[in-house]
Amino acid sequence: MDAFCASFKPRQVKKKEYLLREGEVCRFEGFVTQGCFRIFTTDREGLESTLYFAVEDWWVTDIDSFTNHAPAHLSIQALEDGEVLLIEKADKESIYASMPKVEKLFRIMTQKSLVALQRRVIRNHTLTAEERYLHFLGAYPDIARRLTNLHVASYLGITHEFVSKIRRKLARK
Amino acid sequence: MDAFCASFKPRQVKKKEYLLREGEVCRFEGFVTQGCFRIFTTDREGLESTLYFAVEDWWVTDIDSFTNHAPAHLSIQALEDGEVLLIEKADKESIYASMPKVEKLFRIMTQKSLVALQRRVIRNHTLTAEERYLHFLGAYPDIARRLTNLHVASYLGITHEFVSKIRRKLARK
DNA sequence: GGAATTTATTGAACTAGTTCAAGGCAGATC
DNA sequence: GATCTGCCTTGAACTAGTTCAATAAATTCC
Repeated sequence: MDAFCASFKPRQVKKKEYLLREGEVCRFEGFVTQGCFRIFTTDREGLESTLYFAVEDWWVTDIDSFTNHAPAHLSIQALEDGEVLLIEKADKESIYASMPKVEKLFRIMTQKSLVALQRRVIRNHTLTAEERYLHFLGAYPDIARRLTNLHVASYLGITHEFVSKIRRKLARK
Repeated sequence: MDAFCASFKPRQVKKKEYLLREGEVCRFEGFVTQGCFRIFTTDREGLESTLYFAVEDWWVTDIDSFTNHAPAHLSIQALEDGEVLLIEKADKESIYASMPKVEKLFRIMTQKSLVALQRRVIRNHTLTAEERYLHFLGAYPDIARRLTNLHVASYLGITHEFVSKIRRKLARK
């Protein structure tokens, strides 16, 4: 356990600072101890689409880039001042080799992320924007409070103007 | 390797047969050796939404239900006569325990599924229905050929009428 | 503390995709 | 060979969500 923890190096980040930019190779996997991050992509028209937000106790990385040394499709930006614990690929590999339980742990974590994402795909297909907005507030009230409408909109896949209209409608009830 | 393979039991399935129905506990993980399957959910209004299709060499399961013995959110149905190799949870656990390389293999497979699903979420946010339709045809031409418009529509999250309109538009070009 | 920038709200005009209903075609079934 | 069932197509009317533009409110910055 000590050996495992010793592989992580803390890094302080300022609001708006990028941990990773699209196109770079992602050389770390990060555990958030403080702050709030957005993990997103930018398409050719410059439109941003948020994959997820990470707050305390969440992980941040572009797994594909990290495991395959490929240019990242994702960017990771701090929305607040914060701190992450970073582990490098070589260290992670050697931990996997010496501690199979850690590999099991990460397999299970990845599986949970997969299930969560499967449900999100289904929600995107079956729910209206308003229902998805309410689901997001219900599922992550603590995160939602820390975000602007702009970020919520790019997570839900709608415009921020429409988020505004949804809020007005809900407020009138 | 032999021990690993011996844990899988073949099962023949007829077209339209269900391997799993929403609400049941999923007691297997299946490897498709022949045929084509749809993995989908049904919402309260009876609208079906397809999570993915599995053909030869793909896996079928409701991971969440399988790993946690929880009622499945997903149904799995054969779209053609086919065959799957099924493994049960106890056998899989004992393989994980005795063969760490298999656990690594499944971790990597799960990671790849996660990356694929992340990209799908992004595509759903940034592409139009027509662009998603074309992407699907380009990415899985062999699968697309075996499906009805109805199934493609429920994968893309649009109506089958609209798939029809997209096709007409593309044909006129 | 005020200027500058970013974010939120609102409305009017628009469009991508839906809904409903009808008709045509093809393959299975007897 | 007729009938049935499921699938595909089409059109007209509709709606959820967008776009654009303008204004208000809140934060950031010096």
